[in-house]
Amino acid sequence: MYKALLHHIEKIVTLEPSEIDILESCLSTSTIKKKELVLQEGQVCNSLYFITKGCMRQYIINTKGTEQTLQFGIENWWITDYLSYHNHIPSHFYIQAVEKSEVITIEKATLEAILIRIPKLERYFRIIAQKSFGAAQMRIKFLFTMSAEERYHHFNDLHPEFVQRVPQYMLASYLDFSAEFMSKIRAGKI
Amino acid sequence: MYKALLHHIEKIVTLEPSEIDILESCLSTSTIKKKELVLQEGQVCNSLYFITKGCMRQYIINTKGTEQTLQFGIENWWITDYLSYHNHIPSHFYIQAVEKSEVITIEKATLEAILIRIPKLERYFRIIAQKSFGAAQMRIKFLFTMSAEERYHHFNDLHPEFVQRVPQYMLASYLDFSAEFMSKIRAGKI
DNA sequence: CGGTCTCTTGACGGAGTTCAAAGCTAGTGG
DNA sequence: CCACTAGCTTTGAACTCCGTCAAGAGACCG
Repeated sequence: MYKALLHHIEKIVTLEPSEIDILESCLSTSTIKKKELVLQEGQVCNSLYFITKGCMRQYIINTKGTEQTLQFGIENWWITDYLSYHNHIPSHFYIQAVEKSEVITIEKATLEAILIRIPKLERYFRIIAQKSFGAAQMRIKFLFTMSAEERYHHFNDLHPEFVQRVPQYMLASYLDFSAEFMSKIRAGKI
Repeated sequence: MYKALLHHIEKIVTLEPSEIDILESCLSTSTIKKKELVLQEGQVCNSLYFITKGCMRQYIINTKGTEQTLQFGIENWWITDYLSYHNHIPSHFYIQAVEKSEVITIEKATLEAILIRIPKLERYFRIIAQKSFGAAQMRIKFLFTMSAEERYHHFNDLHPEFVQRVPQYMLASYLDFSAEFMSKIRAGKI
């Protein structure tokens, strides 16, 4: 069932029934097990992933060998490495399921074909990408202007339900501080 | 003269002569004086800016009252606040000319009209936005994984000519450390 | 249950900040 | 075209936020 994606698209562009048929005939869903990877560092990213259920994350392994989360994605979010996707270069990132998830995968060749048959979707993907870029800029702003403790409280206020969903060490790395420090913030020892 | 923009577009989509006419009739260039702002915090961002000459930057003023640069843009780059642009909300950012610059400004209403007359351009702007988002993700990666000194050398290696062009305190804030610390790195005192 | 993840706590250390003051540089007006 | 001033850069000392390490306590899954 592709309702979630169709609904997401229809908030931005209106599709004809025939276009919905074309689109649906090109899509497929898959279930990703917890901790399973859909992209690894060094691989070229050849797909876009739309999350219909669960939670995914994009992470790197830093020089100390620790995983560091750059981005989370939940229901109704797209996740991918656009730089690897567009330039056919090895990705710097891993993309992994944080919990058991369901995603709609669109491979590059399929997407190119869909975009030619339904040019309207160019608009949809343009707006998604522009908003994602805007969100990334805000993320950089928060990383720049807030202390570790402020980032934690800010994120907690904005996404209280989400904090329950992911292991604390992943959230700590996303907010760019150590798991130990997060523990101290939560205990009010700062 | 819109050659730079047309050339930039034609690297991604091919325009008919008639489409070029339409596009050109909708564009206008303007000169931005050094230090002049095209967007201020609190204002709704209603335009995209394509830089044909010079250098612009997007910055914020942090809680200590210091300017912090989030992004630079030079010739053939787009600069704007997409979040403010799409959601009609007050911007968190300033956009300013670092040096005397020339930009092609496209206002939102104009762009919407152009995109309806030349749907091909949706594709152009999609790809631009996706690549920008990818670049922002890489930026976050570098901020996460490198020390201040490594960020400086990395940037210096990648954009040696650019370092000459902007004041050091702007570059220091872009790389997320203090101007004093940058001075020490350059002097080799670290 | 047993072992492997995950979270907590405290001691110590270091990368980078802040503050203050002096030295430079470049733009501007006379 | 020079002099003056505001803005930019450098330096050093003191400080601080947060990381690292190590060890123990939970918690969750097979």
